[in-house]
Amino acid sequence: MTSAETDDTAFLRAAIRAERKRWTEARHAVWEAFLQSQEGLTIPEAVKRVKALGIGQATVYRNVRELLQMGLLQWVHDPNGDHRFIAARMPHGHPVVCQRCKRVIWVDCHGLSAVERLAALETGFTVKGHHLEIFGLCPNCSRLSPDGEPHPGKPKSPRKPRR
Amino acid sequence: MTSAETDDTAFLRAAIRAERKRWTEARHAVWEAFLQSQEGLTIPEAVKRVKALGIGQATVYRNVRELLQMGLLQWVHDPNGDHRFIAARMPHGHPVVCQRCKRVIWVDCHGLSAVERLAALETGFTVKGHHLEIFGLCPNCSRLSPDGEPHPGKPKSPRKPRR
DNA sequence: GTCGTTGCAAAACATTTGCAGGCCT
DNA sequence: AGGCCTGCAAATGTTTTGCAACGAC
Repeated sequence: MTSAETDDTAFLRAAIRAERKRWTEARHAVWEAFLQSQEGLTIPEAVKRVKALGIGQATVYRNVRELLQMGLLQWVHDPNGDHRFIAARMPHGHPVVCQRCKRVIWVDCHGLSAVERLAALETGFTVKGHHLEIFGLCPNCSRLSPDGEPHPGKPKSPRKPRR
Repeated sequence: MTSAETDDTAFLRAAIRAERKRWTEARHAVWEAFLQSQEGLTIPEAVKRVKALGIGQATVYRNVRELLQMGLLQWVHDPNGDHRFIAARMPHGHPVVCQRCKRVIWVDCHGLSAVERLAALETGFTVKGHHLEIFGLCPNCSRLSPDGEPHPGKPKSPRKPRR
């Protein structure tokens, strides 16, 4: 656990240097919180996790903003549209999110650049980037519920769109 | 303008029937507000637009939630992560968003199902769906600013992640 | 020493809820 | 008539801000 930490810590340290920002305990702790979460965190969740370390919520908000800008964090949604943030481990990877257990696996872009090129051709846009999330069931959950929810688009308990 | 409206109104009417929900003026007005916006609306923006018609904000929240569930609305982000909602005109289409003027053009899935299949193979997930947004500059804005922002990922004015 | 960063608490903003009455079907 | 929908206003929850002190460089 401690040896793996070194790696991710170095990742953060390098990004901070590149941005000429400063290394602080709080920054590190926020990053760690996201790293240690398999399924991503909403900001309030992250706040809860680091409050014990004496870190204020404003600091979490400020740091999440920066980590996003540095590309160390990426956002994902559950199908309800709820915003979660997750440590971006693979450069240019895309999250595959299990709708049941919320596990996330990263996959490469694959042929997506082809889609970009095609979109560019069709629309005349100069394509600068994209955001792709894939939803489904992880192998384990898939086994548990062969076809759990009849209507993935119409959950029983209508959830909030949250801005 | 009035003749085109018929089409979209019918779209809404059909969806409402299919869901056994009720046709109301408020529901229609909210839908219209999103239809008439090229670049999508945040909920507070939508509230502002229909307030003049005597529609309360709670109603807007409630209806956006339902339109989302019906698949009539789709969410998009600006690169900062801000949540906007936009009328989904093309079934299974994906928004191509101009980062400058915020114009949105819809494109088809293209080969994306191939990406889904590949992701399924690599991760073992049972893939149920995806969410793709493509960012770039529309032809017009592209001409205006051949390379406007040097760092699309690092805007000068750090914006809020908003949950 | 400088200035980016921080925690705190309050302000600002966004979203949900309870309820009585209205209006689709 | 029945019950989904609505507007209102208050309750809740989320995000930002101001500021003095702290700590990294």
